[in-house]
Amino acid sequence: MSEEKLQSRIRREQIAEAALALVASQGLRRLSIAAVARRVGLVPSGIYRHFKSKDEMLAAALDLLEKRLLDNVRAARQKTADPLEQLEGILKRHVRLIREGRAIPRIVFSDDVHSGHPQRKQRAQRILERYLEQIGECVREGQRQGRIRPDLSPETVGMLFFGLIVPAVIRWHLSDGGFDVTRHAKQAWPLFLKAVTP
Amino acid sequence: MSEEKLQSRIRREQIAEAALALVASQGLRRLSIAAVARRVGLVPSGIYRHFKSKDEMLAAALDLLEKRLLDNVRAARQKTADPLEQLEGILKRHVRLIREGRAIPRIVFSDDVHSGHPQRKQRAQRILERYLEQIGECVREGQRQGRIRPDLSPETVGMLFFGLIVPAVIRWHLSDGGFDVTRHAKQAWPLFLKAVTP
DNA sequence: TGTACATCAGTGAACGCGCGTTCACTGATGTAC
DNA sequence: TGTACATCAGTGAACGCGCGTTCACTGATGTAC
Repeated sequence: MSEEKLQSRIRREQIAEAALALVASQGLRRLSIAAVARRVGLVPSGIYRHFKSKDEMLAAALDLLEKRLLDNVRAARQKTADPLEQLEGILKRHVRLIREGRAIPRIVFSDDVHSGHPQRKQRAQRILERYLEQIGECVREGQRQGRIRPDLSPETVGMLFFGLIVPAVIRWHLSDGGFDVTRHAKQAWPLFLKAVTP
Repeated sequence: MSEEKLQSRIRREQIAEAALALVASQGLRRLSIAAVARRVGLVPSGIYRHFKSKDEMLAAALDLLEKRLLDNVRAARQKTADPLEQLEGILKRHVRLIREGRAIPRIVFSDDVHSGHPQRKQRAQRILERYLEQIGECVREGQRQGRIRPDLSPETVGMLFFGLIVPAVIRWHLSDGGFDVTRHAKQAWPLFLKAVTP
């Protein structure tokens, strides 16, 4: 263990990041104070200089997760004015994230992260809702421009879009990366388009 | 604790069922030998008369899960000769299962059940693949009958179908049953049809 | 520029709880005679 | 039909491990004088 001292704010971020990475790569079950400490080069009790409890640490990790997920969506939306292209961009970015092993979405979907803890569950729910809200806005914009069928509820379309990603994440994860997410996205995207365009 | 004696085979099933129910309703984190024992009216150590370890017990629960999931699919397929109706039937049954609180699919998708244990992960993968295989057969039959676009890969269509269910399960679960799965299925199904029919 | 002091990130030993697991024992059930 | 015995599901006490958490202590860093 290095005895190097770091400023508190920097350490907090570092720890939250390490926790997030651990959950993303191994699931919440493997998330222990000891594992996080090891990852940032501290002794387990050292974590408590920066977080009151494991729970608080996890909360910080979820904050980070939300930020990354929504930044990702916002970045994709700013790249083009065409809502359909925006959605396609979001899909591509998610695929990239998955393939890089940083299966961020996996966490939000995992009933593991929130099972039991009502607050954590609510937190995950809010993240998911904000995400779907963003998708919904793309859809509404698409409807305004006449590129998406006006008779569809944006929420349903959002869920359908979500449905392009989640099953792929699951299979990718179960197959230890053997499932070809990119290929799936390429084949599923036109189907999505056919379903939602006039 | 009742001291009533039961035949070993019956107890095994009873225990596996209790374990499955517990995982389905509370997630794997809440699955403890003690909780299962309580549910079947035994003392914790009593479980060990019927299973060598917690792991073996979980394996039995997964066997049960697979059986139920596939029985469900088979039953839906036998009800009609029309492949599209078969798929719609499967969807409806899943919705019913979810709404009854017995969110079976949730388990297969949960990275929690397998995270770490390679065998368990493989087991979950096999279950999912068998499930998708069944869906794939529906699709192929539909293509033979000209009801589904012949240019689509059955696997992709299967994943799309899977994508109708999973996100709904997630939202339903995160919202503690507040999300209207039935309504979502009703609205999403025609979109699926539009995507895959000629 | 050098010294004294306060601050605080990091350490390591220790504790306690939950939980899976073991084991010697019990007592109900079914079978052999 | 009744008695002796084997079988085996169920019990409860005890153990040990992992892990979150506490706490007194250390020693590096920055500031005041």
